[in-house]
Amino acid sequence: MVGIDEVARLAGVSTATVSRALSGNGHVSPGTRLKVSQAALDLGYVVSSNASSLASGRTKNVGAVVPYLNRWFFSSVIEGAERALLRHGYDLTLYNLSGGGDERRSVFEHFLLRKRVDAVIAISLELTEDEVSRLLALGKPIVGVGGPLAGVRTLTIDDVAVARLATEHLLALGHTRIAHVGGHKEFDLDFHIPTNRRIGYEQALTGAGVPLRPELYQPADFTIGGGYQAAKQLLGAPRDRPTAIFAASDEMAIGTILAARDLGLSVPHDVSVVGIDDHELAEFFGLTTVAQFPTGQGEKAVELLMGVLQPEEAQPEPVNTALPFELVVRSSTSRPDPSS
Amino acid sequence: MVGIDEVARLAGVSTATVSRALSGNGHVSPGTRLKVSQAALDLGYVVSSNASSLASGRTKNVGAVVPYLNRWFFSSVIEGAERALLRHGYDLTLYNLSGGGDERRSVFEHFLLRKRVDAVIAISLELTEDEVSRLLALGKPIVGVGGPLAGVRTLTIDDVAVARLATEHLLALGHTRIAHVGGHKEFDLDFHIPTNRRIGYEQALTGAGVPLRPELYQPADFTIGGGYQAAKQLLGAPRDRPTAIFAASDEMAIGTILAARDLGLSVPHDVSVVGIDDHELAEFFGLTTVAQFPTGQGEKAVELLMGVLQPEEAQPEPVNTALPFELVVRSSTSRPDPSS
DNA sequence: CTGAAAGCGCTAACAA
DNA sequence: TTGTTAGCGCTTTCAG
Repeated sequence: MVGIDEVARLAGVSTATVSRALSGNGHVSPGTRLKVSQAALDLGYVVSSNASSLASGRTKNVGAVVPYLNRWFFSSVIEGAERALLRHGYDLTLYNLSGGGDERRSVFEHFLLRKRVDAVIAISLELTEDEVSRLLALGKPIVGVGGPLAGVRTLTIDDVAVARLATEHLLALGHTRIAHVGGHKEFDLDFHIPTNRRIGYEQALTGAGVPLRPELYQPADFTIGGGYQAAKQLLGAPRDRPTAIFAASDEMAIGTILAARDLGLSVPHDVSVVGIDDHELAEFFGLTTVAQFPTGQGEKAVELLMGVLQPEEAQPEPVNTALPFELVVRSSTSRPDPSS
Repeated sequence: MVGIDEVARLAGVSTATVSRALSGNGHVSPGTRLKVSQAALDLGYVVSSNASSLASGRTKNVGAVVPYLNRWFFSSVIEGAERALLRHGYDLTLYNLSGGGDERRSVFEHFLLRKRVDAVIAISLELTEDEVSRLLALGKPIVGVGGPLAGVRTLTIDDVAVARLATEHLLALGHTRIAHVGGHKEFDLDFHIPTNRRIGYEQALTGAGVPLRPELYQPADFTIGGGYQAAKQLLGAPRDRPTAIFAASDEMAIGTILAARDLGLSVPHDVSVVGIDDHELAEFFGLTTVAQFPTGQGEKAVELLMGVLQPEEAQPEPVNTALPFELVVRSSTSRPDPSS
């Protein structure tokens, strides 16, 4: 293992100069810098991140905490974050909480506190006040993705506005019997996403003077299978079948499309379907949806963090940044069939 | 930040004893151990992993390198590995190569060599000899998942046997016009998975005395959309339509089911479909498949690594471990319709 | 079984 | 701009 002193010897300078030349901290003359980098290259020298971290207090590593890894949204955010971190010369250490409550405690108690990370990205995770304050007390900045977090810089989409947009798209096409496949209460724990999306749906209807009808609401579990079941309930109604369904996620919307097909209904002729996400499968199913951009969210989270970790220019970022979203119209929505 | 010396003072012992008591390396009397752990608990002490790594040479961190994160198989393997590592007190640092060739070099040149990881798990990645030998020269064990790797301990499923099993299931049901949706050549680069699965398919047919027919083969890209296209080609044939399709992945099999439906064919009555993976969507679609167990693969990779990193008892593991697989019969396969 | 002390490899004052 | 040097917080011989 070639160390910094070998490089120093080969370049004919001191180890301090090597450190400065390679890290970019402190002034080094261009000539020396060149000599040093050449020597480092020749020897295949790579800094020991441990020694560096110990001496400097910076680890060049951030921890990303997710509730699940195995779902499109989370893995996309991580993918975006990882790519952005790599560009900045940072590593990403992954903490997946899907194992259960005990794992969560262990992650916070031991892993994140081991001085191994400079910062934490919490994805769709409602950290407790205790968790937040302990991290902040250690001087580790936190960025939350997917929901507002007290005392933490966060990135969120405006779920109410997103749902309103989706619903208004259906209203604008002329639908009035618009059903909603939402999320079960248990998915409301972190950030009330199902509730907010339902509120947006209701706002849109009310704004258009369309009365709310409780029988046009069905909760599900954010999966294709769950959406399928919920949609069957909705579409199986013997009378006043909805002409359009707004699902709170693309996976549930896809389940809805499949349910419609199985009932012999054609999409969008008999029923229009709109989702939220722009999931990787949305295009295949021709699903109209409101896109959010998870890899972009991951990247943005990293940029926020870098602003704090490398405060070259003080950027007083707002506490909660609203993320972009966009209606993507495909073939699952159309005007309602006038004969129905 | 409370350090080891504070703990030592509170417990009335030396820092060396604290280190020994907390790490379990070296003998400490039960009484002392108790005093020390209590003191550590009281003070909320957590070791600095950097200082520890620097002094000991062990990082308690492993790097996992994946070509994509955003796909069911990879994220499942990672999830399994992460959980297993957590149990052993290790962290997982993620390196995602989906960005392109340049990223790959940068990961190997800088990140993995920074002395930040004790070992590497390479998932479905054909490392070059140079990459392997550099890692090994640094004393970092490697475990490969998903394909054999020269000089590396690997975990693989026997793709030929898996494909044979799937095909034999169809043969046993009485099918003879069995088509295969395989993988494009470009997916053959890492480990020849498409080729091996095709070989298994052909072995099964040949073994049953069924002649191979080139028109019953269609390559695709391992996605639902790709499987859909390929299956349409196969099922749209005006005569001698296959009565069964074996797809080299569940996603392609699901595409096949959807294609059949769109052509007005019923599964399994008109056409049986079998895949490989036991993807999370397989159950919803009633897909018969050969399950591989990616989270188990991740866990197993970790166990192998721990055997090398903590060689309590020398376990001469074989170089390439075959992984379990299992036929899961659902509702997408049945006997062929005698009238067809 | 426990303590003293020498580093692990690098960074950051401080001087020059 | 560069060199000298004192740690960063822990582990691990080596003694006792």
